[in-house]
Amino acid sequence: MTITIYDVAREANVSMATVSRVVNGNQNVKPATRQKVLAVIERLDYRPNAVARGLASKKTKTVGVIIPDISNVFYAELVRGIEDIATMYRYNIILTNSDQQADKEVQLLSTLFSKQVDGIVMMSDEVTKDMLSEMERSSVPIVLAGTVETSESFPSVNIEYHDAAVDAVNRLIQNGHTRIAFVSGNMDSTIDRVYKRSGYEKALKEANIEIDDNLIVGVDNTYDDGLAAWEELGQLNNPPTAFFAGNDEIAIGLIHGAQDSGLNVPNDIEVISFENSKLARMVRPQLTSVVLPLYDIGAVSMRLLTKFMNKEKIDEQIVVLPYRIEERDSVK
Amino acid sequence: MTITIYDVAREANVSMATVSRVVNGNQNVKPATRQKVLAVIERLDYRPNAVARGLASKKTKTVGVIIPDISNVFYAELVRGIEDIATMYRYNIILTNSDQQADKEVQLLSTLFSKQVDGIVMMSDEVTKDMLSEMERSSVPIVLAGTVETSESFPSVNIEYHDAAVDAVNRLIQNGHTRIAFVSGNMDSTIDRVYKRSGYEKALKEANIEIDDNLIVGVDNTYDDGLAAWEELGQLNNPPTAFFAGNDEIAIGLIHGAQDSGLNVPNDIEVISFENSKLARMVRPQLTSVVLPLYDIGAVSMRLLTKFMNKEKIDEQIVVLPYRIEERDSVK
DNA sequence: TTGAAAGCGCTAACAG
DNA sequence: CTGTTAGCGCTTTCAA
Repeated sequence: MTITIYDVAREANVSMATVSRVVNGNQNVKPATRQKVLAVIERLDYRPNAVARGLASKKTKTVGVIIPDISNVFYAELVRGIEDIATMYRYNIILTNSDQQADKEVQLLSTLFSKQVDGIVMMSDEVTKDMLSEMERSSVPIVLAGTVETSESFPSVNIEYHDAAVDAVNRLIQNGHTRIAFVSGNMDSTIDRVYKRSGYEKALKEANIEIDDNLIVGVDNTYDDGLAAWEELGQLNNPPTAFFAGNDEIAIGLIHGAQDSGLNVPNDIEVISFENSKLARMVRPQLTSVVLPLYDIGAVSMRLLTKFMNKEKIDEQIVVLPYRIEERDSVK
Repeated sequence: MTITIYDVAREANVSMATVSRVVNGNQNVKPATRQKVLAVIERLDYRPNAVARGLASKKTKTVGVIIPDISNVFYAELVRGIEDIATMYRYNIILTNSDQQADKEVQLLSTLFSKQVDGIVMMSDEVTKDMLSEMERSSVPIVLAGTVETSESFPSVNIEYHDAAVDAVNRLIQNGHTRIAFVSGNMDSTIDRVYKRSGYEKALKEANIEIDDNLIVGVDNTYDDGLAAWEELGQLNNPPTAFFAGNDEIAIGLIHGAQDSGLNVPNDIEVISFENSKLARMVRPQLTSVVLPLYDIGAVSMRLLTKFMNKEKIDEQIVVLPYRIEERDSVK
């Protein structure tokens, strides 16, 4: 039924080893035989079976990707970066969604290992002990994309979240605000809970602004959470006049909450975000935001992974990409 | 180094067939031996090699997914639907982006076949002859998700795009508009070029409104294209007062274009969209839109694919899902 | 430059 | 209920 390397060998009067050589571009084949084999391959419409190849060579040319949720633009952008570089190096991608559940992440690692992926790119809010031990159970290279693991025992690609948060909040302080809220995403995220928050607090301290825990809200990462955070913070006796939002959806929720209350952004309220997805330009006012280069983080992670898979020399396994603030209209 | 089924068999004093049976949950194993084998598996930390299994069984438990671009919410939502059902049936997904290029789609089909996927879910703007012949080269089941192929020779999951377009345009007509523009996405898309357009024209004809080709614009699918379409149509001597947009990004571009010109939506201009992504609620005014159930289309497609892969009986291989219009604030 | 042969790790009859 | 034995389709020494 399915035609195999063996059929080609027979038809071309060569051994299967020779067919294998031409299929794999091995130079040790006489041009004439190569032509002959190629002709038969064409005629028989032969296609190598990648599974058999994977079993024999112990390389599958596929990498696993674990992210929280592909339907979120945030992660989708990252995956596109990964995929583009993967394609460039002739890898395919097995995509999996963890929904941020640690047990699911452990299980996904396990099934990816069993599928014999050559490497894994993973993004996770928090790398737990269980995950770490699962990750160490295999010698398959893993790179962490946009995720912080404090022991730094795995390669990773990130930006300086703390510094970026300091800059963002300073941008608000320099406009005279003293009541600045931090509407974080999920506080289960190491980046939000530790790095962005510490940046927020540092900026305030340096400006001698007292930290008010009422102004720190950890919700989830959606538009509705931004809306809800606005409701909550608006109730305060002394409500905030500026917001440092954990991501674009939250920022947009905050802005619409303010606008729906009849306030003007940026005249009455200022908002700075942390993401700069496509959404940032798709609102009025457009978002001023820290640029989190998700696509690049994905691309660089995948590139780094290829180096591990090819056993190339690695200069630095902890890579830190630059960030900047894109000035638009939600901050004066 | 890596531990195999053979190691387990030896340690447990059984044959590898028995180990295989317990690993695969075959009932024909005495409970006592099962326990014994399980214990050894645990002790040795054995994990089945899915590649070897795939070669032997000719089933890889992975399906291929071909979409235009994962970084577009539109497709990302679809993929999430596919992935959820795939996970439910213990399949993994190889995700590939075609960027709408026919040659790339052909090539992706080919590499997916060589990786021995058990099935494929594909979304494409237009199914070309080349693609069709590539699709027929293999007996691997393929289902088309949210894509129309006129000969209906492949299973597919869609909605009635034509009817939906009629309803959408009627919604505008019933508000008294006679200058209604159709800002389509890419006219390379069969759905846009044929179905939505014919729906648009039918609605106008039935209302005795003359079709003005100047009001039909086929751009691309992005926010910026919506903005650009506004510029173009605004130049007209007799500009449109209502818009039927091909998708949410275009609709939002149109709305912002109008607003930036000092117009009010929906009082001066009305806009109806065709998608209803998360974005629809994330603008002011919120979008009135035909609901294109992308997640469901993905989920149903994958479910249908499992039926083919399991050789279950298929009632109807052309499935048509219901649609509705979500009334919000961009239409009065 | 080419071929022979031994696996890769597992499933699936088949026999007992 | 369990074991034996062929493969699955390819890569990869090793010889020639």
